[in-house]
Amino acid sequence: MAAQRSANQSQKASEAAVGRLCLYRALLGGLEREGVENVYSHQLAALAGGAPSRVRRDLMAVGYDGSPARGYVVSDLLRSIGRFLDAPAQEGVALVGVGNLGRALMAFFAGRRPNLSIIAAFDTDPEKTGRVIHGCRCYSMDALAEVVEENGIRAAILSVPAAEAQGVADRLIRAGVRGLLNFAPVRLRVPAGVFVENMDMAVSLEKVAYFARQGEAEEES
Amino acid sequence: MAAQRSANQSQKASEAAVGRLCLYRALLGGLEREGVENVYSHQLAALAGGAPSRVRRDLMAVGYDGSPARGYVVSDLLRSIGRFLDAPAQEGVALVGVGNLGRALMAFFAGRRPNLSIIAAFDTDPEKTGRVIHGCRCYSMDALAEVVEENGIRAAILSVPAAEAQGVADRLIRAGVRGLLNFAPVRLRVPAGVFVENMDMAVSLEKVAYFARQGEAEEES
DNA sequence: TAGATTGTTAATCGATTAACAATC
DNA sequence: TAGATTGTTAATCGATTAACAATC
Repeated sequence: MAAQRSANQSQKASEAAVGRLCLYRALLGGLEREGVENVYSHQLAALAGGAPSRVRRDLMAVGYDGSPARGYVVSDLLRSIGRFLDAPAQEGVALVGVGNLGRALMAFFAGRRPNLSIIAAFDTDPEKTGRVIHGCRCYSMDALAEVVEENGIRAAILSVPAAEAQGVADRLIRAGVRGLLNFAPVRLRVPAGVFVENMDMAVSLEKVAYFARQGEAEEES
Repeated sequence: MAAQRSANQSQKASEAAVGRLCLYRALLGGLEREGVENVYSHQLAALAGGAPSRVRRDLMAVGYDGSPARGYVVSDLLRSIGRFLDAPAQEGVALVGVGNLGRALMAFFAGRRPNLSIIAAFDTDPEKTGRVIHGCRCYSMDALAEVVEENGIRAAILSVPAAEAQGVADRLIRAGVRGLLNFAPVRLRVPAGVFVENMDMAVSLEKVAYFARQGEAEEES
């Protein structure tokens, strides 16, 4: 999935670096559950797939220093990454499009991260509005601006058909949303300051098929 | 979503370039439906987000030459990209894990690309096996190796819980699969020659939330 | 101490973009 | 012709990695 970024933005951390920090957090969470207390850059690099020096560089960015003797203390490092990545308070996410995929996403994210969870879903279908699905209230599209503004929602998931994606994105942005996770197979046009991460499943499957064929061709040669 | 690649592979086209070609194809398909016959590199670049010279470089790779007078002929270019990206014959894809997400993916991919479609689904739940879901037969996990081998399946989608992903990946690879689209939030260990594209939705949502906050901070400053 | 790892800088690598002669 | 675009090379840019003194 490729991500779009509007011009004229100078982020402190690059998009790739933020992605890696999220991955490190997930890996460190696993280590913590296994009872591992310390970790060295080369161990984390092996798990994440990369060079130890890149891990050290990434971790420097979050402001937590390891020591040559003990490497990094897992619990402290997790806290530091959290301070860097997470909002100070709880953050609500909106989801638009309660179809098959939308409901699957609601199930996937339910209870995963209390500080970053879907707190409102929207759909045009009156059959779906008013219901509570996977612990999340489903509203009519008419309520979008109001609910987004009242809850200070800044991030949204788009699981609507391709034809509707741009219109819905425009409405979300007008209501204050500044980050979109887009599952619709279209490139959204967004103003500067709005971040779009495209989860283009069709493109990804084509890539997998292409490289699967390449891997096979190499084996035969 | 980050992708893993096993070492010692010298692909002709980089992963990013293949992703862009898939995107160009989608955009060109849209143009063709609108009745557009010719397109210039700067037009495609504007739609895809990038520089015209990169588009020209990418298109050179597929072996179709444009002309200074007419740019690229949309229909011919689509054919050339197809020849480059697609398999000569129809390709079947397997999907493992017929949960909420798995069924949503089956619905999403159903009828989208006749030459690259999910032709077999697998699940441990006996309630699901034997059924036909979105036009696709659902098999028991016991039948995995047999069905994959008989149909020459080389690409698979993993929509199983994180804990089961590695085991399922191992089985798929043993049966001949060389490309995986992985929705489970884990990094898979795969041998050289096997391509993994990770659709890490949890990581992506965290990225969106992070950059949404950054975009907002910039507006205030 | 000896050995391994750290933070950090310098070197490397690859990808992106700018530039330009050739072309229509 | 004049003007815009092409294929293609050279220059630029950024990210990754290698290296090393400092540290435990």
